[in-house]
Amino acid sequence: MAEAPLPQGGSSLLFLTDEQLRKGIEAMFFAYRGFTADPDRILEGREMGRAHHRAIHFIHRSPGTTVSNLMALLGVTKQSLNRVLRALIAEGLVEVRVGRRDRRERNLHLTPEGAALERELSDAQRERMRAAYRTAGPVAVAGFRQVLEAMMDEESRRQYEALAGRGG
Amino acid sequence: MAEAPLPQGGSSLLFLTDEQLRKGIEAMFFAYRGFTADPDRILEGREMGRAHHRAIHFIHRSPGTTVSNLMALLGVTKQSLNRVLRALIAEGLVEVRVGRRDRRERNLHLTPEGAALERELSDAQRERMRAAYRTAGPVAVAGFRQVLEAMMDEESRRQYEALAGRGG
DNA sequence: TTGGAATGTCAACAAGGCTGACGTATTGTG
DNA sequence: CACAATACGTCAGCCTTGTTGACATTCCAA
Repeated sequence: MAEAPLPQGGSSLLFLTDEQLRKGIEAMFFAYRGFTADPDRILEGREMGRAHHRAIHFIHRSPGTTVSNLMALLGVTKQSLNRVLRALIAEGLVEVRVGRRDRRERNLHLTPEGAALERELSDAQRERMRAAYRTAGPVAVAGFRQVLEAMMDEESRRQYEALAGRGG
Repeated sequence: MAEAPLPQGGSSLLFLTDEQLRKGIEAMFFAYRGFTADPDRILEGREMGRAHHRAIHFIHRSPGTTVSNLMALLGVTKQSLNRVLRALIAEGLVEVRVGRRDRRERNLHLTPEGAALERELSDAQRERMRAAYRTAGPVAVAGFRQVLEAMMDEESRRQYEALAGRGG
């Protein structure tokens, strides 16, 4: 592997030591726990879990999305996704419409009840995010996003960017 | 809460918009998938999963730790942890010693085989982390860590800092 | 010494992943 | 038109990893 020329005689590479990397790994672990804590708590009482939250989030983000699209986004099988969707439909949170152009497809939408739950969940998660962002400041936030994006798989990054392009 | 004086008349608060927060949430989701992908792949063949990885990581980090300590660190019940430990012990990856002062306690250590697996797992995870860090650069990395730390629960932050204080 | 608290083990169950197989519409193609 | 491919749903069965309940052991303090 060819190394890029080092600024300041290489001392700036201290942030790549195993020790620093290990800290980053542990920070991801503990932070992700906090990241999911609030929605988990909200869904606990409703006989639903993280899987339902993810489905709701992406249906909200991409109204009218199809089952296979959602499948790819969540990285789960259709059988697994189907179980979750069946529950959401039974609870009246998600509505299914037969595709207009291709009637094999099923377009997924949140019902008003589903949208209300989505708002409750994302409000909670955004509130924690906002607090963290405010504490860390804009420069830190930019770095946060850069590192996360560099950590994604190719496939995930494409999906992430496709979503990001849509809403902002 | 008292706000620090804003540079540039408050326009810097644009990084706290719902849109920016949502991007951060989605970045966490996709990045965490990448974060766990490599160890998951390695463990796949060995009839083990993410739970085993986490246990191995923290036993490596805190040799001689007890079951209840590990329990608190991982945020799971002792019964859940016990199943994982039983498998690791059966595979000869973890060694259990009865506590010297308190014989109710079990002190956990990695065997040489366990340490070898730990190295394989953490090498893979560190490699991805290193690539991400290198791409993003030291300033971004500092921000990344700041935001993650601010996102943790109180309890998690204490645990994270206790670990960090030990090794670095 | 005895009862409560702490520590850890075993058993059984649930959520939510997975694969495989199959049925049914619907679409597109030779 | 016939037929293959696509999109989706479902059933059955398995695995991992969480949960609670019940219980054994050990320590400590009244």
